[in-house]
Amino acid sequence: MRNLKISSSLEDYLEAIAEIIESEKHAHSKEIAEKLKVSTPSVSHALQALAARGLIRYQPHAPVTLTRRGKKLADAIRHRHQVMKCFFANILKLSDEEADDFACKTEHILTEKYKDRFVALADAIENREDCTGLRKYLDEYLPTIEGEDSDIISLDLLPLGHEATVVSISENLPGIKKFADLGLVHGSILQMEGKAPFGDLIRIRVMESRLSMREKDAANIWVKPLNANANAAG
Amino acid sequence: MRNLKISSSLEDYLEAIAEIIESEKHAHSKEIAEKLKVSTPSVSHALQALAARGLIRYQPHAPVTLTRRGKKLADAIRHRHQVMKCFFANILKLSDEEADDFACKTEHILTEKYKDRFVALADAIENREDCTGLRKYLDEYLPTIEGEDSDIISLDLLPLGHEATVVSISENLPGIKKFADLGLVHGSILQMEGKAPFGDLIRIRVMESRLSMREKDAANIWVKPLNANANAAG
DNA sequence: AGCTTGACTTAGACAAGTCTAACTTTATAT
DNA sequence: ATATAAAGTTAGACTTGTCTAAGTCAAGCT
Ligand SMILES: [Mn+2]
Ligand SMILES: [Mn+2]
Ligand SMILES: [Mn+2]
Ligand SMILES: [Mn+2]
Repeated sequence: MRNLKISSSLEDYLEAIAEIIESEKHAHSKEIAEKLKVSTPSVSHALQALAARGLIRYQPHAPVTLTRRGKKLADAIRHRHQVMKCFFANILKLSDEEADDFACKTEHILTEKYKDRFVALADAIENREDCTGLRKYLDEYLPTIEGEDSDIISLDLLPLGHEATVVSISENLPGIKKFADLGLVHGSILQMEGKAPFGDLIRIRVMESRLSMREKDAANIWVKPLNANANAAG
Repeated sequence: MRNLKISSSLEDYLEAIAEIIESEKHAHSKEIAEKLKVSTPSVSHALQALAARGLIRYQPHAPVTLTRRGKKLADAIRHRHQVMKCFFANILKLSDEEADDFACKTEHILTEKYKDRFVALADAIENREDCTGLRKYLDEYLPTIEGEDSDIISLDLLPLGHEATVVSISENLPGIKKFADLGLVHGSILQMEGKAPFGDLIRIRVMESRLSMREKDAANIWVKPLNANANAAG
């Protein structure tokens, strides 16, 4: 007997295949790769895994088709996706794209039972007559909840070796003028060069200068890390 | 060095470490292993990864401690866990254990923004005065939803002559409005009346009306067969 | 001090999933 | 028919996360 449970990754491949077959009749590797934003060798690899589990019919260089089991599983996944997308869009008031993205993550951890409860909840909120007040409230209030730009951290949390842009400096920072003279101002790029393991001192590089400050003072400086690939010592 | 974003697995280790430190002061490998149900070598491996990312202080054979960054991240994860656990338990009426399990999965894909919206929704449902009816309904109805029937299929797979309830209709369905007018909506009962052997057309009966659609379009409609009579062989 | 024992780490295997580079197959255009 | 281009596969590297087996460390007990 074959395995009934497959990985999130394979679920996404299966889902993509089903959707492509539906809209274009033939599912080609390249399209799957584009849809999932992976390389074609990754697709070949996944197709072999799906074929080994009896979910698709796969012959090299021919478009894939879904077996009956594959179709059924793909439909279940797509249904979870669709149900959650509706919940996120209609109840939580996420944008269409956000709802879609988030649904495509939840679909892999959602069981039938939980899905059904989400459906029932959404259904009640949307259709019960005594919920007009709630609906109005959700409509008006939820869209105002915006996520913080959570990339921004205080300088003392910047990992060793990482670079970051200075987003803002609190005027509480002792010696702010002196630091500004050395180039530490809004918009400048700095790198965390050293952290004393016990001590309170950190060492950073800004432009051509290097400077040290107390770790707790560094909490007054907010930075946005640049894409994480700095050359790190250590 | 490393990315600021860590894997689900490392998030779980970090979460476990924070909880152990809180309840026992010292986080030992063996306890982490027991809590997460993994082997101690897996723990050693994970601890090295967390240390390399500056999230814990780790020296072989000594209990680990959280760095400031590690504590902050652990707290964020635990908060997401807690918030979702409350939602699943109090709103969706899952058991404590189910809510906990499911929360520990969702915590890894939930952003701050989405978390805040779940909180606002739960808050409104639990506390608004005009929601007593909804609360009563959820209290009585949701616990009756038990999972794992899972015989939901897309309409194109419904065998000839079989009846089914419409579970959901994707908005991708072309002509969705026209079909809705004819009675094809969530909850309606339909019967598969005909399938063209080659052609793409299927014919169904809904209420008193009969209608046809392309087979591939029918894949946008999910139905639950009424009399479990379908042949299961793949 | 030396022995015993449990905790912890290291070493090495493996599976999944991704990539790039290089190759093969199929389709298209002379 | 042959050359070229596109699509697809294979090979092999790398990362993450898990395991078992085999060691090392440290603490407590003779
Ligand atoms: Mn999806
Ligand atoms: Mn997905
Ligand atoms: Mn958790
Ligand atoms: Mn978790």
